Amino acid sequence: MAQNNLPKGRPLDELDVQILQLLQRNARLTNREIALQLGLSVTPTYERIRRLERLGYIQGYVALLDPRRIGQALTVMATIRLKEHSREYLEQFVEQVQKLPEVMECYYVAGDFDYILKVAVSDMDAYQQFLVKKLAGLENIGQVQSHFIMMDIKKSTAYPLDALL
Amino acid sequence: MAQNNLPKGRPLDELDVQILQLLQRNARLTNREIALQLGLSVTPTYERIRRLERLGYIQGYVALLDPRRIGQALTVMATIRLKEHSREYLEQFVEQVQKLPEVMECYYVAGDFDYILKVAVSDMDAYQQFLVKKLAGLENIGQVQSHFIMMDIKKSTAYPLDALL
DNA sequence: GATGAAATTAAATTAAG
DNA sequence: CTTAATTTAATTTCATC
Repeated sequence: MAQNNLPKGRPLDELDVQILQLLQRNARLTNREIALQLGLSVTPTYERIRRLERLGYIQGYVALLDPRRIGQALTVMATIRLKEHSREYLEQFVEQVQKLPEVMECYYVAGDFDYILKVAVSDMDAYQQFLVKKLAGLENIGQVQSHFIMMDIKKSTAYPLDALL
Repeated sequence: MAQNNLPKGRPLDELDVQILQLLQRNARLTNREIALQLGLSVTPTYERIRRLERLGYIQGYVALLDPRRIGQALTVMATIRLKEHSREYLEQFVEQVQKLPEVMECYYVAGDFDYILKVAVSDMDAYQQFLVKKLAGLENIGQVQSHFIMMDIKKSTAYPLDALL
């Protein structure tokens, strides 16, 4: 009998983690290439990947674009404080911010402000428009602080999985 | 002469932008599926995608993982102020921070602090360790403020390309 | 020159042992 | 798990507009 069949609730084994590490960096590796690196054959590799997808470890596959090439050269981290923190206001804010295409990420955080937004726009002018016409237009917005990104020091979508090995 | 061959410096045409939008959301669409949505046949679709890759519009393809499933349930946005801003110190900080696997993103920003880091760890204890043993150990660190993410309101790797259409 | 149909090659997926 | 068969997609070729 096999002892490498991964039951639903169990932690991942080393081969699974290796697969995740590889696919986090390059999702276009073929099953054959991945199998080679794992020292497995193609079929078990293929089945492990499908299981990782099915169980939700892998949420999806995306293409990453170069923001400068597509005219989204300016990224801004905006911190927001709301005026009031009633449930109703919080839900309203969430709903509205999800609709704004310029907002790529939005996190509700603990600390001296309520939300952190990552906003992608073409230039300072577009950000100004975003701020005045969209963000400031939302109800219940208190202070907004804008932090313009001057340089990307590190930018990765890959989680560190070393701890799992 | 052709006017749909995309020279290096020229802006993208509408079909290119549509391709980028589709692949930003789902990189596993087949050429056939993309072609169908564009109203093209497979060959020109295929060639456009390869050109977008070659010219650097598409930087790569990655799998996105569910952080909770892989035991990276805690994400922290840390803002950092350095003590000194000499060229030497800045370069040293950059070099060291790039080596830390917990740091998924690091931006040099304008404003009342110098860097924003996105740090992924398993739990509060691991963050504590990271802070004390790694971040605080770097030379030249001034104040660090940690903002613990309570909820992901929106989280996307897709840039808004509506402006290009 | 770009296009789409068809041929080829390679990969994904399934089936059998 | 492995190997082999099958299906599907990627890639190339080519005749055509």
